[in-house]
Amino acid sequence: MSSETRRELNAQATREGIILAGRAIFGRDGFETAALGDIARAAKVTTGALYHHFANKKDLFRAVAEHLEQELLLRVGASLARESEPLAQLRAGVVATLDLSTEPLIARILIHDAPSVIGGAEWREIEKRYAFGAMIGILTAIQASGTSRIRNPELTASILLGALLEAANTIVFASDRELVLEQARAALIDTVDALAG
Amino acid sequence: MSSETRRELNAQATREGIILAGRAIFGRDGFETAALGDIARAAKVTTGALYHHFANKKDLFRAVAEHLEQELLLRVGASLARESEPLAQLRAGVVATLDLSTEPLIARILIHDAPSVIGGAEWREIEKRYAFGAMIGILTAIQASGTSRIRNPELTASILLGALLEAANTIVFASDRELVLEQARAALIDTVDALAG
DNA sequence: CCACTTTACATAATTGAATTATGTTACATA
DNA sequence: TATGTAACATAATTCAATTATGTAAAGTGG
Repeated sequence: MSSETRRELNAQATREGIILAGRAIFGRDGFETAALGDIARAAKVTTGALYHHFANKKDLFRAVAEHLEQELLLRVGASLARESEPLAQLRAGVVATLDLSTEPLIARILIHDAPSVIGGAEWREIEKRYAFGAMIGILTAIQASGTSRIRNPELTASILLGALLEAANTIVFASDRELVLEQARAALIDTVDALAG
Repeated sequence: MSSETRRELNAQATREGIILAGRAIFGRDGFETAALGDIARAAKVTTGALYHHFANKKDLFRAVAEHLEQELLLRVGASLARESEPLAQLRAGVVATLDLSTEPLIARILIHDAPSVIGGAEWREIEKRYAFGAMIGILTAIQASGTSRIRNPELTASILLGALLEAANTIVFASDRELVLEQARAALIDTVDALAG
């Protein structure tokens, strides 16, 4: 596929190292507080190298966010694979995403910062290529089966995603996280059934 | 109530002028792009005056956001006043909030920027003092009537709010806004009934 | 294997907006 | 009317993002 020359391999490695370092620093400090100097130092390169690989801070953040989205898609996909019926897959996917959304790195980077840093329209397009896109796919399949009230799969997916992200946010700040998590799972399953059942 | 001296009246007026200007500039440019110099110029003061009244950019933004939240609460409250049953009030409030959330100023400042600029925990506390708090109140009333499946009013409010905010976001970027708005209203009423009915 | 070009990366300079420090003037209070 | 104080203006500072420039290792063509 790609030429795989020594130079390109090295470059790819430092690029990935910068993304990994960005993931850690952005996750710990948040986008605005995080300093590119810190990220460069953590990746053991200079800011010059960083700017060779990424146009600017936001561009690096986007790469980090996409990296996390990929990982999220894989992990949610694993929970999904156990189900065969689309509606069961949807329920499983929503619950799995809820669980992962309380992890600090995902909460901070994907939920808290990404929408405002990358911007509504562009971030939405990115999400469509990962877990959010998968959810639209499942909803479209359910719609095609003709047995549900779904009219607009993308809208339904948005509503479900918004519901679960805010639920995750509530869980994160709750004192009795386990209890609220359990309540949220139940409420989200009810919501799925109401909108797609 | 307050001494109302001439000085204090003037100061209060410029303070409000700065908030009004901030509302316009933050609404147009977004938090990070907006320049305090522009806001000061629009308010016909210098940045010195601005820093006399607000600790920093974020502090001014918080004041602007609260100003908008107050207005939102009043406008939603007006729609709500027509209903007497709590469940009907909830439906009306959710739909009214959905409609208002597609307005550019509200979408940009309250939905897009405020959560990330002010920060999850603090922003949540502020919201509780306005429309979000009112929603929790209605849900608590419904719960008290004993006829619903509500277990955790704050969690339920979060889920409903998240659902309607993402729906608003989808509407804003949709090509056929009117159609999607109508679909969203229906879907959100279904969600309300599923969670609080 | 030797000139020559690329390009990954380092180092050094610039910028621009937020913040801080320091006046200055108008109002209040005695 | 003197004098303190708070509202606001002007000037200086800072600090991280970005940009400009330098260097050396790796590829390439002859």
